[in-house]
Amino acid sequence: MAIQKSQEKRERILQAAIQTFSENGYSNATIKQIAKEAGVSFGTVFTYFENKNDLFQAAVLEPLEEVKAVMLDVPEPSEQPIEQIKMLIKKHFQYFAEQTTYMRMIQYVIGQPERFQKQFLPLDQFTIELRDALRPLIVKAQEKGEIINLEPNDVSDTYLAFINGVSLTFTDTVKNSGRWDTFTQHAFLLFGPKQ
Amino acid sequence: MAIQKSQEKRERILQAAIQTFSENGYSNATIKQIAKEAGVSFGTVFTYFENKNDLFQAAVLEPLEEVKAVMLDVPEPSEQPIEQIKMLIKKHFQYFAEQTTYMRMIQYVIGQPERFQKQFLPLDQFTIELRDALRPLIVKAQEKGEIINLEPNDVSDTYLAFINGVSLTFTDTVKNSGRWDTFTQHAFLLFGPKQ
DNA sequence: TAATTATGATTGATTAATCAATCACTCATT
DNA sequence: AATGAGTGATTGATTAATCAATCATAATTA
Repeated sequence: MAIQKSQEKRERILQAAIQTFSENGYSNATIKQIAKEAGVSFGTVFTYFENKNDLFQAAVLEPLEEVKAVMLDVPEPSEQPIEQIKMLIKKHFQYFAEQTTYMRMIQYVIGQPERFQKQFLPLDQFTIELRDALRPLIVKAQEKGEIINLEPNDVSDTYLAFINGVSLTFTDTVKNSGRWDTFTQHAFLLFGPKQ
Repeated sequence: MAIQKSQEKRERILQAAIQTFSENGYSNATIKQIAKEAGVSFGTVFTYFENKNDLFQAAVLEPLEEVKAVMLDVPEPSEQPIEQIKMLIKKHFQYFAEQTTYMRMIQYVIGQPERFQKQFLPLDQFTIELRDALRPLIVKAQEKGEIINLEPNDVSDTYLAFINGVSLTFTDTVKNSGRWDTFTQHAFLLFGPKQ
């Protein structure tokens, strides 16, 4: 037997791709640059990924599973749904604050849905999944009269839009670090708390 | 003297550029494509813009003046600041609903601030200007006890983030047309109304 | 005619993908 | 344990395609 393809090397290339695509977009990112960042030769990239487009596809979709796991991990409604919603928002924002590079790339794809249709569709599907995940908690809080009666799908959609907007608008500069707590509090307002 | 370079032709090229950059990003947009869309020859593009980067610069910055005019046109606080805020939000969202193509390109630039630094800085500056424009209205509503006492800068920033997020996340599909009214209502929640 | 604008072929630079040569590792054989 | 043949990963030069920018020429206008 000869040398095996190294999973660790594949992962290095993938992370380098996420970083490079995130900073430069698809067309302006070069395989040469990704290879350099990953510490492998130009040719080796093509040992692990068939072509540039496949690498991009993997860079967008593979980390999405973890994002889904975190975002869609919503607890069963308790008798304190407000507290549950607040904790959930906190968890979401904490996670996104750690994933700014990947999020950039996601926003890049969402911004060019026709061009990146193959990558966009699974991301768009996520909108529906988040609606279904959040609905019970929102309905419970509404039934208890703790938040106003907004359409749960609208709450979910605008919450997701807010997350995207915040991480698009405020993750570029260092001066925005430390504002995540504020963003968390404002995000809660989108659920329509009574005060 | 022959006729002056036609201002109308320049505008056609600029609009074609906005459309093409918005759909394809900078590197994947070609002058050939922009020329075709504008109904001029390849070479003519270079009669009106020195090079591709200048065309991009113009496509991003020239329409920004109008955007600023609309967004920063905030009335003096009256004794019904809540109503003023609601009207303002409505105006903003109505405007953005008409400018989805341009907004796409703006979000593309914001997503790659290092790469497009020259275009990004004026956009970033806009964040500050919006803060200053909104502050009096927010403070007035807070003084009247009609909204909760959030930091006005945070309200302005999260509001802008929300606009960006909504127009990023929900302007791609036809199925989202007609939701602008909903988004307007949810945007108001970010100002912290008491209910 | 003279001046300006329009055109698209040409040029040179860039880059994804290919590929032949090399290298590193495994394992069968002794 | 030592050897070496087989396998496939690694490398970077080469190829072929794309595209921005230039430029010689044509068309247009006053």
